Amino acid sequence: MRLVHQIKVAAAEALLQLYEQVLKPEDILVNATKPEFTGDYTVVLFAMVKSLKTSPDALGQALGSQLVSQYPHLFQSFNIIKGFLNLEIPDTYWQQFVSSQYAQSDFGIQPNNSTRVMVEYSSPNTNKPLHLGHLRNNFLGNSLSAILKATGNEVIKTCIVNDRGIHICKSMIAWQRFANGATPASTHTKGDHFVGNYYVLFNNALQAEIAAAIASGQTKEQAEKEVPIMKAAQEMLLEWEKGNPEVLELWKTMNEWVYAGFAQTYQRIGSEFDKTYYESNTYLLGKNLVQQGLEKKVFYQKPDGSVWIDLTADGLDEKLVQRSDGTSVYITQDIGLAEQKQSEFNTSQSIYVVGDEQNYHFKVLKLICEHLQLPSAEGIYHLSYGMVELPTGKMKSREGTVVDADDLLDNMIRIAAEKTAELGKVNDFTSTELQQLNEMIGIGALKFFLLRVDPKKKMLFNPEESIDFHGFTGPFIQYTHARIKSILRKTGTAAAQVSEANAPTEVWLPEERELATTLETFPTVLEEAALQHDPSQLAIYTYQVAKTFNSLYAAHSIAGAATTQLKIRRLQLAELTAHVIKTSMHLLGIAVPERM
RNA sequence: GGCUGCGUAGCUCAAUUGAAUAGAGCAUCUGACUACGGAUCAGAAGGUUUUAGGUUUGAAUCCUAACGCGGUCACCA
Repeated sequence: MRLVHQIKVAAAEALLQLYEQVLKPEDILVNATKPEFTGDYTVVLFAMVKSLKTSPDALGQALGSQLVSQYPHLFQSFNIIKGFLNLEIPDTYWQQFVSSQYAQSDFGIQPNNSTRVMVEYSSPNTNKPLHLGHLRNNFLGNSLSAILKATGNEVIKTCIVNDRGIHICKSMIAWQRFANGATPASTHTKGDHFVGNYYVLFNNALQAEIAAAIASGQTKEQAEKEVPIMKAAQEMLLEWEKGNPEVLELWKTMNEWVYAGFAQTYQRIGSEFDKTYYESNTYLLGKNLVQQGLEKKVFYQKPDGSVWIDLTADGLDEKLVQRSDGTSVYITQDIGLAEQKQSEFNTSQSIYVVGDEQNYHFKVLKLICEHLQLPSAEGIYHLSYGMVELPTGKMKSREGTVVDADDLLDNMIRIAAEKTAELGKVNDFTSTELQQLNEMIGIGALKFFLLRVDPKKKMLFNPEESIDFHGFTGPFIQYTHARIKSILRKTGTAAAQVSEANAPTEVWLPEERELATTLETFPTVLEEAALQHDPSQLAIYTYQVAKTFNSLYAAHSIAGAATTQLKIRRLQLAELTAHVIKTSMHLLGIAVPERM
């Protein structure tokens, strides 16, 4: 049982004995003691004073003495400052914790509890390469999946590829007109970039035609719709829907190019999926649900044949679910897909990692599923994350202000390589090992940078300043891990030491206690990260662990500890630290090196 | 305009969901290996938490209003 919880339970029992008041352990507020005070954990007394009809000071005295006398294995002393009861955990507790956990490879990881959850993330369009925003999405989705798995869930990772629609037709038209038969292979271009280039060419040509049309007297609205190249794209979409074999062939070819490009990027950032859905297969889903909705009178039909749902009672608007021409819209497809996923995998939760610009959409999606009383309704959870913004504002692909994912990754790895070469600590590495190390560091830095921020919040990326490798960063943590491993290589592990019989037990130093306290909370932090769907909590925690270890390391020698007993204790602490760092970083999708 | 989110050190982010003197990193300044890896450590400086009211023993956090910045309100996805 976790220490904080033990403290709460003990406090609740003590209060029952003292005041005959029943308090639930989870209602007792217990914090880590601030470093400027003596103690490890603190009970906040104010909240309980009223119901117990006593003063904070009297309550603190009574509770403190009761705890120390009744639970000597948990509390060795207490002090009260301004309504806060600070409790000191005995050395024996920390000794027991560290020596029992340091060799456990599954510390903090929970066994499978047979609940099944689905995480949908990434969800790219096939008309352009991935950018920085997709990276935040991928890192979040991937990390969240790992966290949920580590807390006992069976996780199914899915991706819905938006492989059809007018935007792909635009790339196709441009390719037909301008490519002259060029392919990714013939131009030595990564497939997704290759197709993305034609999307840009289309838009350039479109702008030129619009300008010409306006010059010859058309209104802007008219021009945007009726210009020949736009017409061509729309006609192509119709042909695609009719199943024109030539169009389908080109569509398939160009999508394959894109997938080959995506595969490379996914491979590099470690994104993989158990199930990939393609919108070309799912875009007709939901049609039968419209019929069902009409029968249940959840939907209604307007005279022009379009179908709507009235959500004004839920504080929202009326929402279209089927066009007057009988085709289905985005939300209807999503309802259909939600049902398909549910029947296919029967998950208790279905998490969508999608940007916060779609908050309204997912609110509506869940509401409609609820109104239709679909099995998928309850499990729908939108993990809404904020946009990555540039100093100039939001990224806009049409204005060319996107930060390309591949470029950014290359850049990060290049900086890591420069730094590695400069420090010269791994000159004996083969070129393959070097490459792996630099990818680990460069991509690790980027992942940590994007994951350390609360997902819900928008964040800023400044391309002018490269991402840091010092301080609150991935490489800082990787370095701490590599350094511990180095010590263990030289000194030997804790288990390899020969302990002296009957040696006097050394008192735990503040730095040792702080590290042990921090390490002990790992399972709790992991649980909380899973509960909140928030990898940033784990990122912040891991940094805290590394920092705390570094302070201990700088102040006290491990290899040169005064006694073998002390050396063993510090080695155990070091090993547990390395282990927690490795596990935790792994849950963020970041690998840690033995040397760097 | 309606709905919705945000506003914390020069910059990027925290704050255990209402608790002690609001914490980290970067940048700036000072110091530290003849002990285990200096991508490190120790320290200094930096704040009227946008503003004005309110609730509370206690507010960055809750309520009201104002100001500022996003998002969204398609028979696009």
